[in-house]
Amino acid sequence: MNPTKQRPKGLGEIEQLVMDYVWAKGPCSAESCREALAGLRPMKESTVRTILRRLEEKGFVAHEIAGRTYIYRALQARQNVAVRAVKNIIDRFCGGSAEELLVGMVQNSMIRREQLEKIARRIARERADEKTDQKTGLGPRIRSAKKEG
Amino acid sequence: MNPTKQRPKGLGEIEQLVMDYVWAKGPCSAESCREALAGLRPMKESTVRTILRRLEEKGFVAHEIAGRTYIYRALQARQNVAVRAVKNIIDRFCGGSAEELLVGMVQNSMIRREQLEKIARRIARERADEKTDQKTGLGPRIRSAKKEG
DNA sequence: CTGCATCCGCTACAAAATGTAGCGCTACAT
DNA sequence: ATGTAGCGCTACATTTTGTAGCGGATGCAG
Repeated sequence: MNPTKQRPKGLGEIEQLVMDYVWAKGPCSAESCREALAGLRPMKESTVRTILRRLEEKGFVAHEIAGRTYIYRALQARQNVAVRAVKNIIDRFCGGSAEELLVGMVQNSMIRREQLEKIARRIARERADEKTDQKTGLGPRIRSAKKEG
Repeated sequence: MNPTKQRPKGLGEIEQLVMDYVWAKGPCSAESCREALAGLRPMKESTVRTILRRLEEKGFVAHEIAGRTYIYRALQARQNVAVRAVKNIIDRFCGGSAEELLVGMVQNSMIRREQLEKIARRIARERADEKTDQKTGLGPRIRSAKKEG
C-alpha cells in the first residue's frame, strides 16, 4: 500500500546472520555473504539476495552499485540496533523505566556494580571530552537518538 | 516432535496485551482478560483462550482450576522476561558484552549517568544487607526484586 | 430430571513474517 | 555472438500469530 513501506519488524534468524556478516565485514556483495556463510548456513545465491533486499526494505542496509555488483553496507550501527531493541523491550515490559531493567540485569549477573561505575566514569569523561571536542568538530558521534518515544 | 515442546519465540502483539493484563491484574480468568481488554482490543472469548493457551505453551503463564474456571497466573515476573529478552539482544548484537549496550543506552539518553550511579549505590547497599543477613542467619531473604508475585 | 448457560478442548483458517529458490533479462568479458 | 555473473521479479513453503467455530462437559435453575 504505502510506497515507502518500511517493514517494521525485527530480524529473522538468517537475516540476523547476514547482518552479522555485514557488520563484521563491512560493505560487501551478496556473493561474498553467501560464501562466508556457506559453512554455517548454505544458501542459494538468490536466497541471499532476497535476504539482503528485505534487510534493505527494513532499513538495515543500503546498497551502492560497483560495476554490476551491489555492495551492501549497514545503515545502522550494531549497537544502535541493539539499543533500539532494548528500548522496545523497556517500553513493553518495564513501562518505559530503564532503571527497573538495569536492576534486573544486575540481579541476573549480567552486569556488575563495578561495570556500572566504570561506565558512569567513562560517560563523565566523554562528556568532558565532548565539550572540548566541539570546536574540533570530530566525527558525528552516534548520537542519533530518535524521537520515537 | 518433542512432547514438552516449549515454543521458543517471543510475544506477539495480542499476546503481549494479555500478558500485560495478567501481570497487572494478577491471577485471572480468560473472561476477565477479555472484558478488561474489550475496550482496547475486542476479542471473542475463544480467541482469548487460545492466546492464553499459547502463552502457557510458551511458559509465560500457568493455570489452576477453580471450579470450572481456569485461573491463569504469570509464571515469570515481567522484569525477568525483560531481562531475558535483553540478554538475548546482547548475545545477538553485542557479542555478549552488556557494557557496550549500556554505553549505547546512555548515548541515546535512555539512561543517565546519575541513574547508573544510583543503581550502583543501591546494589552496594543491598550487598551489604546480604552480608548482614548471613551473620544473623536469617536465611536468604528475597531481595527487592519482589514487585509482584 | 431437563434444559440452559458456562467454560473448556480441539480444530481450523487467515494473515504476516520468514526461508528458499527459479527464471529471465542485461551488461560485460571473451 | 555467446557464455556468464549478477540483478529484478515472482513464487511457494513454513512458522508464527490472530481469530474463531463447534461440540462436550458441568453446574445451576426449574
